[in-house]
Amino acid sequence: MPENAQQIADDLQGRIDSGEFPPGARLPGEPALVRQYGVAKMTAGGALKILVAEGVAQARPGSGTYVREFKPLVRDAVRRLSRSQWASGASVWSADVDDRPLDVADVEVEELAAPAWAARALGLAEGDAVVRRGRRFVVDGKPVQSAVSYLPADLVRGTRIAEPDTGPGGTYKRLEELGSAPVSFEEDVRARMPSAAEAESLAVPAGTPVIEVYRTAFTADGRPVEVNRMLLDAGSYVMRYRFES
Amino acid sequence: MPENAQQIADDLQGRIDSGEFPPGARLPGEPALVRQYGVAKMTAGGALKILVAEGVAQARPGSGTYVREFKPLVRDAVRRLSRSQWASGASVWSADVDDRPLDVADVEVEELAAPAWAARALGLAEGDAVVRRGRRFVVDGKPVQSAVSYLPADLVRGTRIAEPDTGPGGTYKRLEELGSAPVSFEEDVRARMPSAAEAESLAVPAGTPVIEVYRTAFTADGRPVEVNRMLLDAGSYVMRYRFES
DNA sequence: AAGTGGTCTAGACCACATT
DNA sequence: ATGTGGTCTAGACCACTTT
Repeated sequence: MPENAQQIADDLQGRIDSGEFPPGARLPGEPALVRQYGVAKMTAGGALKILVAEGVAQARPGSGTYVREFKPLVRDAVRRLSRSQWASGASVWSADVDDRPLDVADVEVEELAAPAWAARALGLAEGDAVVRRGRRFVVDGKPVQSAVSYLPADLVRGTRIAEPDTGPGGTYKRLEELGSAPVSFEEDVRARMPSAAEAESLAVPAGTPVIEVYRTAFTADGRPVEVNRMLLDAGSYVMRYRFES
Repeated sequence: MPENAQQIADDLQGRIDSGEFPPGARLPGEPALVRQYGVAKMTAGGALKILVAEGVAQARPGSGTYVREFKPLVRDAVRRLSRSQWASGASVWSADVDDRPLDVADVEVEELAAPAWAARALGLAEGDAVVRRGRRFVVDGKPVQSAVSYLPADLVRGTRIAEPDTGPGGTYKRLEELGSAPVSFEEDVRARMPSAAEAESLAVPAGTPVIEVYRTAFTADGRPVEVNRMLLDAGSYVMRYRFES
């Protein structure tokens, strides 16, 4: 008989895995667990909190604690390669992976001194002038991604890249017109738990990590022209990469 | 004056950011927080627990709670492309990113019925026979990655791929000898919190997500020959991808 | 021996959702 | 009005590390 929060959480996890509580189902509440397992309310709450912290369940105050499901957006970083040669195997994800439209919001542009990591990626000295472009992406009214990119101010000052609306084709098309077309990319991907502020800005439920992507864009002669730091809700995204050899 | 666990955690976070507590430093203990902020021991402990859950700090029972640092291994998925054309920009990570050697441990091989996701990725019917190869990777005695790969049993049964030691060049060299050389790859990357069992097997501290990678390997004619599910400690790894166009 | 984090009880109050 | 999760107090015991 489970007697502490972890054991009760394990027990509930087993009942979830067995199908007793399918995705979306409401788990037994704190009073029910107090009765069933004979523990204090804080302990029962602790068991539910473990499942929430693992991303298995989501608490809805005033209503209950519910089993979560994972229906990711697939972010295909190498979208340009022809799909035909990869077509034979289906995705590992179950069929109902979404392809909902992304909306852009809150575009911010400013010129400032480069932070250390951006200077490093762009091959500049710390404090050199850069143009910073910030934006957020929204799906179904829910923010799922925020992005900040830095470009050398010497390169883009006075162009449309330094304005909120970069015009048709976006930043990369403008860079091409400047003779600095980005042709190769490097992405560094890590995952971590969000700070309280980040969790709020992405509206991620507790127990959801964020994915942090640093993408550096290079010209044909290997010059870095942009570094882009993206923060994604790991509960909403799967990152897809393809490569050869 | 901070009065609840979240506010105390925010206050401590600010003192960490200000440099008062650098990486590795010991944070004020529960009794100290009880004195300083005038709250109960459980509330003080709750504040430290918030920082631990965010991956900012790590508790060492009997000793104290310490500020964590991030020194990742870089996993370069596209190692084969020439480095020269990417060389200009340095990494966004601070200089002391590690390149320690990986050790392999606990190799397991068996033949069984394909689980649903592996069958989907390999273009098989659910329950078709596959060979499963499991292994774990250790760095400095600490497990940082576990991997399970599945291959169609019809293809590899009776070969060294179905044995623990695959011989020089490994699985991919053997596949090449079978006329099924993998030449293109697709990786799906997601992040989530580990289950209690996964946290133990990877020895990840609380507040550390795991990165789950599904890599499918294709032959030149687009036939999937292997799907590999990797589980990585997100506190130990950065994933690096490069691509063109 | 003293100090640390970890966890539990029992009771309380709150804001909120549902009925 | 009732039930829900969220959080706090005050006190207790435990296993562990450090001195």
